[in-house]
Amino acid sequence: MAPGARRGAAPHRSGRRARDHGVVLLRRRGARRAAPEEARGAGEKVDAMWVDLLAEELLASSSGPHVVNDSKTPSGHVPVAHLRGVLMHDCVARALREAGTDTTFLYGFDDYDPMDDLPPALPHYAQYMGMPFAMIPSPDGQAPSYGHYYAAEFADAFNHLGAHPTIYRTSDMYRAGRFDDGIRRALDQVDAIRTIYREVTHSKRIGAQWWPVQVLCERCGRIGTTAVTAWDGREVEYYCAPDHVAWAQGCGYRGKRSPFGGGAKLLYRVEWPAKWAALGVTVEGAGKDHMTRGGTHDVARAVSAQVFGRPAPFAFAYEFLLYGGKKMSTSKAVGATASEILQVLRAELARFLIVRPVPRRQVEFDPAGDTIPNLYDEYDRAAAAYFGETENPDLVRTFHFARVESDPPRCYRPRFIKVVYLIQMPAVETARAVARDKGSPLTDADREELTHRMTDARRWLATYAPEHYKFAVRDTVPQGARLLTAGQRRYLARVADALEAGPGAAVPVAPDGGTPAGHTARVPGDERRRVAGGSVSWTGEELHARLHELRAEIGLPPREAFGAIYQAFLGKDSGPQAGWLLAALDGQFVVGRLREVARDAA
RNA sequence: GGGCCGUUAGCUCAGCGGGUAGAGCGCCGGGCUUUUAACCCGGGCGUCGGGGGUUCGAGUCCCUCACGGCCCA
Repeated sequence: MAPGARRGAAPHRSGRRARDHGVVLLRRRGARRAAPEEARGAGEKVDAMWVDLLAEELLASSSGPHVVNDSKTPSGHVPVAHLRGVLMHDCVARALREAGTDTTFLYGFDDYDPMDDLPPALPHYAQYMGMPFAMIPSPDGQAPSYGHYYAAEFADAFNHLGAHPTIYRTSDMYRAGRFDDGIRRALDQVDAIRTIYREVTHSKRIGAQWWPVQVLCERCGRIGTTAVTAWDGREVEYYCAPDHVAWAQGCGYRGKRSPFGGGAKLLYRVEWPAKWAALGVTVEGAGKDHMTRGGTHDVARAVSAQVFGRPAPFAFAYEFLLYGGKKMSTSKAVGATASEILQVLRAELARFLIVRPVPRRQVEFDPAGDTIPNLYDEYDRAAAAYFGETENPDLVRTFHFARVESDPPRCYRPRFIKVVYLIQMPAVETARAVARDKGSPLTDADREELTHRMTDARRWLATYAPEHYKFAVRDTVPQGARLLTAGQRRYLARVADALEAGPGAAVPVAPDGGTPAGHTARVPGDERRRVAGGSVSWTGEELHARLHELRAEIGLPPREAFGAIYQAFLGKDSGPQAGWLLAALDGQFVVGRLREVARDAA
């Protein structure tokens, strides 16, 4: 197949279907202009990230300038799922700018929408049901409005993830008259809109009493409860009905007012295309909830073309981001909010998580299990590709768009899971161990990165880490310790003896003949710990050496010897390096525990 | 009722211009004669969900069924 077919320009070729249902879902139904049939060089590998493919197709349909838009109603804490939309638009905007195209990136908060769902945490807000979010008091009493409050919270989250669109509010647009033209057209052409609604949505409820605007009641301030009864070209007559909607009660007022300058708002499916026209939007994707056949986008597109005389912007659909895994998603009412993901993942990883998958792919993020260590590994792999340490063009682009701001500093990236182990190892200085792995001293950038990872590791251990990643010294003798062999118990008894005798008997540990990282170079004297009766102290290194000596003396294999120690203290067969572990614990406790376990033998 | 997505190695997934399957992790084995989860080396024949079809040849295109997820109504 010719390379050009990949651009969706060759309907009868086999590659078309996969293309259409791939990166640009619904592309075919949107702008229909066929992309030019540009042949690529023969043999050129077409291996691109979704952002590049999307931007390429977009630029083929229009070279710009472009206005990228996305929006959300600030009805409360914004679920984390909506970050995907923001970040996808951000990636597209970035790609356009990098291609040299004049690009504006907008994000709108639809705060002229009425509150139609009572926030569970704010039962006393029942009085505001039906009013625009822009006119409802902020829950914190500080922000200008309820809408402002939650918009700011969400904007803060996506700003942290590197998306910095120009923010606007529909309440400002309505009041400034920027929807006046759209409102006038919608009212004048109400018949055409009714027809579109009936044909596209197959709704039978659209009759002659149906109007595409909601009027702001002059008496009670509600906008979700009113019904238009007439339009004379200048003013609308309306009725604030007590029973128009189930979720709010109108005050019963009948009035007549101008729908302009904030006097009325367009219904969502008409407001959307009106917004496209008012802002000159050329690119706007949407979640699949809007992109379903006969859904919001279909109506908006038809209205845009037939009523506003304007083709719909370049559209793309994306799947959802599910947070918390399948089990938790059933109770979607309590899904995580956008700001919460930043409490689980640092911005770089959160953005990487969201930006990496192709739009059509549903993403389930369950922070439990190995998810976070795996995510870190994949992030590191992408970083390695990006910095030229490995070869993988696709990952290079993925990392490129996953960058929160500009290039992160080049630095050593210790594996996350190893950092998790290191910070749990008492008496081992993590930075030193990491430097040893790196093979050279840590740079400032290395240290900064390590600090991030240590913070994440501690957070992970405290929250989502599975038990088997944790080292926890048991308060009482673990069950497994009762199954130790006589040889293992004898070994533990000798370890206790040695601890009480002190490190004096310990032989020098540094092996002859230059191991690259000499022991003496990384064991400072200040790591000594008080052990057994408080008269003497061991370093982890010394104790570890002694443990091996003792093990060798009685001919016990390492597996059995160390296994005994881990069972005695951790209840597991394995653990951190035993010498450091024991050296970090209280000496009397250690000796006591060793004796207790050893005694069970006899 | 309609729509979208998914079903490939134990896990998470890549592979989708068709030509007899890959990565990371895990796991197993070995080495490092101071470790079992450090570090190094080695190890992947899995009915590519089932069934049809197109093709010389199909995870890879078409049809269909099943299961899972999500969305709309």
